[in-house]
Parts: sequence; structure tokens; C-alpha cells
Amino acid sequence: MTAAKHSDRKTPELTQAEPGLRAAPFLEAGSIGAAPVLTERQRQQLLEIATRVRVPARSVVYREQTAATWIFINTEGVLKTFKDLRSGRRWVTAFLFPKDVFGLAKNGLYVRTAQAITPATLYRIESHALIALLRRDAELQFQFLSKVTHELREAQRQTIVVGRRDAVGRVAMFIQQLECTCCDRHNARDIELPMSRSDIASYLGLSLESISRATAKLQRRGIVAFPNRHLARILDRAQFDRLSKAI
Amino acid sequence: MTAAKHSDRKTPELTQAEPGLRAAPFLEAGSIGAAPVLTERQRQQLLEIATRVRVPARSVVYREQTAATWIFINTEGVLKTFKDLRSGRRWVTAFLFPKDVFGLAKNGLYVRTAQAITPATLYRIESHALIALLRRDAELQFQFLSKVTHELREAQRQTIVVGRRDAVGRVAMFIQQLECTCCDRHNARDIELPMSRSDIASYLGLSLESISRATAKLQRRGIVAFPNRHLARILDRAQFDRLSKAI
DNA sequence: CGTAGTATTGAAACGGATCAATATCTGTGG
DNA sequence: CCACAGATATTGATCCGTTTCAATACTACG
Repeated sequence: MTAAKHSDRKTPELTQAEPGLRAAPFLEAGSIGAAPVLTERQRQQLLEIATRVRVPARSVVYREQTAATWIFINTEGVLKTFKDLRSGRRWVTAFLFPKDVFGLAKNGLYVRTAQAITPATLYRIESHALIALLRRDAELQFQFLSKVTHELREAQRQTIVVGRRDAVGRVAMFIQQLECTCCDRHNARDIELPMSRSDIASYLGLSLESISRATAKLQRRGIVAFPNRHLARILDRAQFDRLSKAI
Repeated sequence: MTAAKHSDRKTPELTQAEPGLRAAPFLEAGSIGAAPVLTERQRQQLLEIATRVRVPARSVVYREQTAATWIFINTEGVLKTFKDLRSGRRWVTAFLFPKDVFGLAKNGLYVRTAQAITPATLYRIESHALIALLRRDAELQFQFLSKVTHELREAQRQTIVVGRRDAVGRVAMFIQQLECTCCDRHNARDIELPMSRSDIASYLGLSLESISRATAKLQRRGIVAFPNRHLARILDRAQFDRLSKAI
């Protein structure tokens, strides 16, 4: 229901949520459609240099323009990365779900600020150690290459979304994106929206008010219902697809 | 002056324009600020499986939704990748300058169409051969990882550009981007714009008319001069930076 | 030198941003 | 457990800039 729902404090300490990477295969990688899963050996290699950390909701994992000591792999919870622009606006660049990697640097500094939206569990890996490992192990590196390639496509999709001029269409595409990202654990047409309306606005390049009006319009037209602020339920799939796909 | 200017037909056949990759180091890569240049050995490895091809202006290198047999490295000229949306609009996703890699696939098919804007020289590499090489050679793969990481940041920048609501600001950011990309061979403040206004519009998510009005406004305010349709000259650097940087 | 594609300029309309007021939710302390 | 306060979200009215439609000008290329 609310953000707190995602915390799940009873999680055992070591049994689950080991590091993995979510990505599409790079250039099909020989084996067509192969699941982009790490082998047991690769997982072990990462675990050897990784530290497991739990962060509460709202905590800042790292701040932009600080030394990029670590990279992170999310295993549980949802986070966001953002950048505060000099205009005062906040630009949300990504929402991070389990198996997402984050912490890419430029000139040794983080480019964005990363903040937990829900309580989250992360694997923290020292950047230099990871780079050394990747340079030794081509297969493991290939998983990262696949991952980054996938992120590149996602970023390009995001450009299309932001480029749409109609607010309703953008929100529809956003909901669809979330549906794809988190489909495994949801039944039927219920989609969790752990982030605030304000975060969605900053992500889609719209004002908070426009998001509100767009969701209201989707609800009024009977296309999507919002049982509460953190849940969306697609009622009219045909109309929804027409909105989200007809770019 | 015109697109034809870029052709340079007297180019010798083999002496110059060997494959290279333009990218920022991934996570600083140990050696801070190191130039992302291929070693002689890596260049040789690529050359062994590469075929050099010359394409005239306007020719389509590959079409979206066709089998992604090759990936390409541009060595000379300018190309664009785009996608025709069902709305009839054309979405230009990238302009490709020398050292850019293109031809990434999804499910074995090209995602965009690639077309030459000026006459261009490319290296064509069989996808499977490249993947096999990358899986063997971690160092070479690392160059590609750096490259893709850099592209990811560029794509995110593009999202910011497209997210701006003012046309003049977007055009200013676009010109600045071109300035950064091609600075090596230009003196002073002259920036080549090999692509058409229409391409720029499709890239920035604006209408052709808005581009025209934006360039007119930049010229009227004395910030940028456009001696002809394929050239921009920054006159007032301070004002220009204020526009392009103040996101 | 003419034609087709490309670019510029004008007028009107649509849609999101902004400002402002109100409503709802969340988490805290009484 | 309830009440309160601050944050978050909704709704309304107006303004501004881009889109669109339309007419004209320019450029490139045969």
C-alpha cells in the first residue's frame, strides 16, 4: 500500500538477494534469448569483493560530485538517482530496482545523487577492485557490457518518452515501463508506484500538477485506476496500449 | 559549406582513418584521464575481422527490424540513426561522427535505421566475430565497455536536452554538443552542422519551424551567427554558455 | 535555368507551466 | 489511539510558448 510495504524487515541475512544483473544480451551474445544471469562462479567472484549494506528509506547512498569510491548493485528495494540543476529543478534520471547497477562516475566523481525510496539492500563494491576483476575476467565483464548496453537502450527510450508533448501519454509510457520492470512479482494488472508523484514529475520532465491531471484523466476515462497513490491498475488494456505505444 | 564539403574524395585508400573508439574511461579505469585509445594490437585484431566500406551520402547502411549481421565503426563522415514512429514522425536518435560505433541490436534485429548524411567510410565487422573476440580479449572489451558507458551518459544528457521546454535553449545545447564532439578539427568558434534543420528538429523533439525560429532568435540577439545552413559561429560566448548550461 | 526539396515567416490554437487555494496523507507526539 | 503538523497531492484560472496550418523564400542539383 504505502512505501513502508516494501521494507520487509524479516528478510534473512544471507540466504537470498545475492547479486545479479538485469540486462538484455548484447548483440544476442551467440546464444539467442539467453537469460542474462551470472554463473555461480561469477556470483562468487563478485561476493568476494562485495559488502552487503542495508539502507533505510530516504537515506542518501552517495552524493553527486563526491569521490566515486564504490559501485552498487541493488538487490532489494527501490532507489532513485537525481541531479539538482542550477535552475532549482531536480532531475530524476533513474529509478533503481533489484539487479540494477548504479554508481557510474565521470572523472572519478559521481554524476548523480543516489537516494533510497524504500528501505533497500545493496551490494557495495570498491570501484577499483571491480575494474581489476573485469579486466581479468572477460565473461564477467561481458555481463556488465550487456547490462550497460541495455541501460543505453532504456535511456534512449526515456528520451522518446520525455520528447512526447502530451502528459497523459508520458504517464502511460511510464506506467508501462514499470510494468515491464517489475512484472515478475505481480499478478494481473496491478503495478506498484513506490515513488512520489513529484519524483514521477521530475523523471518525466513535467510539473507535479500535470502528473496529477494526467492520472486523473486516465482514471476518469476508465483506462487506469489508482486505488491509492502507490498503486496503478490497468482497466482498459487496449486503450492503454494505444496511449503508451502510439508514440 | 554544404554537405558535399565533407566528402573529400581524394582520401587515400588505406593510410588513414583506421578504427578507433571515442569514449570516456569507464569508472576512470585505474589510469586517471587516460585517453581511450586502442593499442596497436587491439587495432590489428579489429582490422583482421573488419571490412572497410565507403558509402555515399543518403545511402541507408541498414534498416530497422532487419537482421543485425554487422556492427560498424565510423571513421569518416557523418551518419544518423533514426526510427520511424507509427505517428508518422521520424525520431533521430543519434548523429554518428568518426570513431563512433553503431549497429546495436535487440533480439537479433537492428533497432534503428542508419543512414549516411555525408559520404562516409566505415569499418564493418560481423557481429558474432566481434562478440567472440570481445569474450576472449578482456582489454579490448574494456574499450567497448568504456565506449558504451560514455554513450549512456550522452543519452542521459540528451534526455535533459529534450526535456527543456524552451526551443532556443535546446538548440544552444545541441550546438554546444556538436562543438564538443568535433572540436579537434575546427579553429575558433565555427561549428559544422552537416545535418538538415529537419534532422535537428527530429533529434531535439521540436518542429522544423521551431528550429528555424530558434536559430533566427539566436542570430537576432547576436549570440550565434549562421553564415549558411551548415555552419554556426558563436559570437557571444558568455550569453551562449548561459543558455546552453543553465538547464 | 528550372524544379523539387528545404527553410523561413506569419496567424491562430492547443497544452503544459505557473500561481493559488484546498484536500489528503504520513508520521509523530500527546 | 487520536490529534496535529508538515509534506504531498489535487483542482482551478491564467499565461506563455510551441505546434499546427498556410503561404512564401531559398537552395541544391539535374
